[in-house]
Amino acid sequence: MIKTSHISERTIGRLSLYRRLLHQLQADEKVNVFSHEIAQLSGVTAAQVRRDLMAIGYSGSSVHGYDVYQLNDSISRFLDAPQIQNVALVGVGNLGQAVLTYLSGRRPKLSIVAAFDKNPVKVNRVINGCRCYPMNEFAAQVQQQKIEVGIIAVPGSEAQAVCDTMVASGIRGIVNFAPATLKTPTGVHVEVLDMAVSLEKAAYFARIG
Amino acid sequence: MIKTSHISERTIGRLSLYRRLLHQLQADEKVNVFSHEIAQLSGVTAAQVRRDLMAIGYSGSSVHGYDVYQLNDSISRFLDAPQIQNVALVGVGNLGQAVLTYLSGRRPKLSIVAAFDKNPVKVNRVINGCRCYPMNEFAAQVQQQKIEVGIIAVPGSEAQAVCDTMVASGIRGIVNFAPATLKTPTGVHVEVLDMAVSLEKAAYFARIG
DNA sequence: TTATAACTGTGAAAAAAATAACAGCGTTAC
DNA sequence: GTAACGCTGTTATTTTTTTCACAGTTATAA
Ligand SMILES: NC(=O)c1ccc[n+]([C@@H]2O[C@H](COP(=O)([O-])OP(=O)(O)OC[C@H]3O[C@@H](n4cnc5c(N)ncnc54)[C@H](O)[C@@H]3O)[C@@H](O)[C@H]2O)c1
Ligand SMILES: NC(=O)c1ccc[n+]([C@@H]2O[C@H](COP(=O)([O-])OP(=O)(O)OC[C@H]3O[C@@H](n4cnc5c(N)ncnc54)[C@H](O)[C@@H]3O)[C@@H](O)[C@H]2O)c1
Repeated sequence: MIKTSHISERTIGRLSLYRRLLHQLQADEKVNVFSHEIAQLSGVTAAQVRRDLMAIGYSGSSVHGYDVYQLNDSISRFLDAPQIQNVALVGVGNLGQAVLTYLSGRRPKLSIVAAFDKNPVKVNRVINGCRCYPMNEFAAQVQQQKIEVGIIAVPGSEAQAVCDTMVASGIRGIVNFAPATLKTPTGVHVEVLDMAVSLEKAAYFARIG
Repeated sequence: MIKTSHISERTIGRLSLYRRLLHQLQADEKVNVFSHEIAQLSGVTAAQVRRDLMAIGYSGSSVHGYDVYQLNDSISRFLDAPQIQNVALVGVGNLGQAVLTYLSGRRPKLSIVAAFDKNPVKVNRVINGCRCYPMNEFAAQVQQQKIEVGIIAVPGSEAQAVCDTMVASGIRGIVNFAPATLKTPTGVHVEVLDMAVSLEKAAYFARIG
């Protein structure tokens, strides 16, 4: 039986945050860091930080706190796949192109290796160093390039269909920008980035506090 | 003493989701809807839906469920300000322009009435029907146009400074796209839309399940 | 050496969120 | 008329997440 010491989604998100911050600290040549410093920089409590780090089994010292380099490394070993994970983007519109630009060459371990669109005008061009394929080549490219993660940036009305294509092609991690609730079989994870909802929340709390 | 029957952030987010879905149902001329239908469409449980609706004090009927129009209306009265809430966007780059296009004319109650950038090339032009101002006019425009919500789409290194400007100008609801944890005084709400974190989470769960 | 100090790791407690459970209620079927 | 049905509103329960609190640890200083 595999010991799946379950780590919550929340914790994964925070670990990603901590890592980004540690990267910055490393650039600043900081060698050690305390839980309360990480907490301060990431907007959580020190206890939360310690608990999250406990989850990945990294131990610090009571005097020097955590070694920035080692902690960074530990989180990376935990979060990242041993090899590169390839990503596909579907929907090369306004947002899709911004995302392509943004991610282009930024993360070594997670790179968008193929874009897809149903619009023939966009297809078979290279945009920000990324080739744009027609949708009917989706499954083949996913298999060929071992793509594991999908980003959906098509209109809401098309999102479920695109999602289904992704799932059918074996993708099990999806980032969804479209204003649509996707239905997926268990085992497929969807990260929701819903701007409309976020804006409404911000507006609500701007009023209510 | 004001009876602030506290409604959780989570619930606010779901209400926004339900409303979007009800809007669609209305377009489909559906008159009534049951909690389990809303649940199904929004990916939560029926009990959760009923609990959320309880929070805003809307009651349905045990036979016909909820009246689509009325529920929509109830949620809107709860979520929306009585009058329009104006929004400012800071950072008219790739993402900022996509956001401008996306929101342009889409929501009557929440419209971006001003964009800001520090790049002189972008300033004093109209982009998607929205005027782009230089940053030094920020406070004045916020006051003049009664802007209550801000969207941050500048590089991470600039985000805190922009945030501080927003807070100083009286903005109390912020949507942040930058990969930075913002520090704000209590009473200011920040909605985080962190693509880097979401992508890493999706990649992690694509592997781990 | 021994006290002091500041931190970590973690069990225990608290808080928050989600789920389950069910009484009550119109409607329909008979 | 009344029994059965399928839903809501809400209370109770469970689960998840966060925070608290403190024993244990290691450097430092007296
Ligand atoms: N633009 C933004 O800033 C923004 C912000 C938040 C959310 N969104 C959401 O992101 C999505 C994309 O927004 P956008 O502004 O880039 O829209 P867009 O219209 O500019 O681009 C959509 C692209 O998807 C392509 N497409 C449509 N259906 C497709 C399909 N079935 N298969 C493959 N490609 C398809 C279109 O050809 C087009 O290139 C939308 O769901 C939108 O609601 C956008
Ligand atoms: N492009 C994307 O798809 C994407 C996705 C996720 C997150 N982000 C984040 O969103 C932010 C914007 O991304 P982008 O791709 O649009 O970048 P960009 O470089 O294209 O645009 C940034 C804009 O902000 C302006 N700017 C910089 N500093 C400023 C300041 N202090 N005040 C006012 N304006 C300022 C610049 O002049 C530029 O126009 C970044 O933080 C990025 O990490 C972008």
